[in-house]
Amino acid sequence: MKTVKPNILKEKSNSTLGPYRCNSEVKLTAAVIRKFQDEIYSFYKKNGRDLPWRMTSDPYHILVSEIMLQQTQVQRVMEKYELFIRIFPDFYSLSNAPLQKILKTWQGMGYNRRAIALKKIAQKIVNEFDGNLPTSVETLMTFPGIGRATASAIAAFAFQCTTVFIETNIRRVFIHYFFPDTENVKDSDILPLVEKTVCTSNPREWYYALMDYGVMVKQNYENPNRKSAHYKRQSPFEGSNRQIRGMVLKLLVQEPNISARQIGQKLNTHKDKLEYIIAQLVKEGFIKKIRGKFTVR
DNA sequence: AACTCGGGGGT
DNA sequence: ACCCCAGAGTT
Repeated sequence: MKTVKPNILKEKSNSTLGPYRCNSEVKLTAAVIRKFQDEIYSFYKKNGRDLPWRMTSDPYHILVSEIMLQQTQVQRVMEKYELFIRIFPDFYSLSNAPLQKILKTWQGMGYNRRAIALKKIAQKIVNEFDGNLPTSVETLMTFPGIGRATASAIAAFAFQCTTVFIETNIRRVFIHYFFPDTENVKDSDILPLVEKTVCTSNPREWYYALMDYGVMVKQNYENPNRKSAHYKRQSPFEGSNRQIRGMVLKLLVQEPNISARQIGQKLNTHKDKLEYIIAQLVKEGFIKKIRGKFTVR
């Protein structure tokens, strides 16, 4: 039987372990699991982050934070989270808020369709769930903008459900710890390990700890996620379509009733590309065209 | 499976 | 310049 020796902090991966090429080769003994958990938890006790959305058990607050945190660094979410829940304190107020106001509050977060998703979620909660966020992962995944990872995180953080999921911090921890010398690690290789090591007595704290450990790994090692089979580098943002798209939306959030020509003049962008972007924004529900002019609604 | 979607700060 | 961020939805 193979045993797993963890990497010690600040120590390079040890080749005596040998790579775990195949999922079935990874045998987690009770001792290995306990040692892994101890490592994660002891780090967490000393270095755990006191984040605003960890100070609450309000499902609405936790939902807002999880949507915001999708592909968005903690530091930037910190700036917007408190403002957002102050302006939109609950599902009801968010469901009734004009999209323009929501997008204005969202400005700077990026991935603006998340703001639309949040409003749709709030409306669905009010209209179909009597104002209460459902607790099961499967039901949560039926909401727009909530996939497997976000649904699982919400269930764990808001309701203490023992969920099993992978996001970028978790992926980094498991590759770093259990696949130190393996390339092309698939999430399907990692997921069973997540399941076997999850602390069922307090999944909320466990995943907090796991994610904080992942941040530490990012700071002290070459990003292990580059060894993920899913790793893909992003295309440049400067000069990209979505940079223009972001500028168009920002402009329309600030002032309503602008024609395509006016937008083109202000942003100095080519007509055909601009029309495509505007058409997409209309299609996705950001803006509406009224008598030749566009307005966020 | 491969794209697209934001914007910013770190290095 | 390059990196990548508590991913999801569409093609």
